[in-house]
Amino acid sequence: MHISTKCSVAIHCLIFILEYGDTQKVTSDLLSLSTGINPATIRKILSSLKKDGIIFVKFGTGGTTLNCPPNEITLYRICKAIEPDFASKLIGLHPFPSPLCPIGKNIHDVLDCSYQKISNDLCESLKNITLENIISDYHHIQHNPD
Amino acid sequence: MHISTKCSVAIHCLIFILEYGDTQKVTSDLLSLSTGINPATIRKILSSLKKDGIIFVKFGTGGTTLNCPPNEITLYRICKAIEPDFASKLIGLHPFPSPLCPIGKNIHDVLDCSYQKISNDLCESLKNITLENIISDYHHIQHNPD
DNA sequence: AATGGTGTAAAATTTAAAATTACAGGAGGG
DNA sequence: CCCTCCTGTAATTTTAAATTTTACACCATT
Repeated sequence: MHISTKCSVAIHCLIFILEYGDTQKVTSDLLSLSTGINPATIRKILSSLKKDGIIFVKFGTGGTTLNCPPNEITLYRICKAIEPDFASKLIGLHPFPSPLCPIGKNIHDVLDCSYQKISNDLCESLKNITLENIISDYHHIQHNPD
Repeated sequence: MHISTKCSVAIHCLIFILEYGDTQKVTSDLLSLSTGINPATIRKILSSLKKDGIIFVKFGTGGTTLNCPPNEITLYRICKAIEPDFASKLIGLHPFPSPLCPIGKNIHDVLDCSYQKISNDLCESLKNITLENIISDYHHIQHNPD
């Protein structure tokens, strides 16, 4: 039904890891301070990214590092990791159309035809943007404040 | 932050109007029965479509008709009519990143770069689908049940 | 064994969406 | 001309979803 803020938080975390991972131990508390998001939520997000192989989280002692090059991490991959069926929930369906009406009976199938296409297009669009692109935007903005 | 179910309801209504508008007076109560959505909500949706010139609603006596050919009614137009800034709310932003962190301070601008592109792509995708296409899907499904 | 982490689940809170209720006002038929 | 059926719209309540909070078991390193 929508792409949650968790996706934005995930990107924020990934930038942080990339920028500061070398010099600091990146913990959920630290990321919580930077993002303004609860540490428990951060850990849940990191856990999803970890399962997908995007990052590596050191258990016990703590600390997080990237697990693959930024140009292989697409927005699609991030969204998918955070919310596996985000694409099919893009547009909400009304839950109880009347089965007695020819249109109500078929509306979900009809909408699926179009929503499927839109969902595919969106996925392609998300695949075109990588963490590398985003990092480059970040550096650009950071050095050209206005 | 997401495309609401109202968009799906709007499409449902438009199909209904196109299919039954000639033979019946299409009122908000009738659409409510078919969609399973409250008449007041239906009226709000129809009101938005009307403002955009997509349909014509007869005040007083009631009844709704299309106001332009189905091939000119794109999904983009419908979404825009229902929720003017749907495109910029596609992906949620975390509201309170720390202004003390270089990343937190810039994250919204950074994300906007990418989200803008995705938003544009989505709009293009939505412009590619018209009510005519959807009606054709409906007829196809209706005559080939499975 | 003490410290500072992660992983994760349950409960509470917050927020957003939708339904409900209510009513003023118009058009047309009897 | 008034009665009925309808629209437009605002205020309130309800419901549902997302997020936070709390809590605690478990792990690695010092």
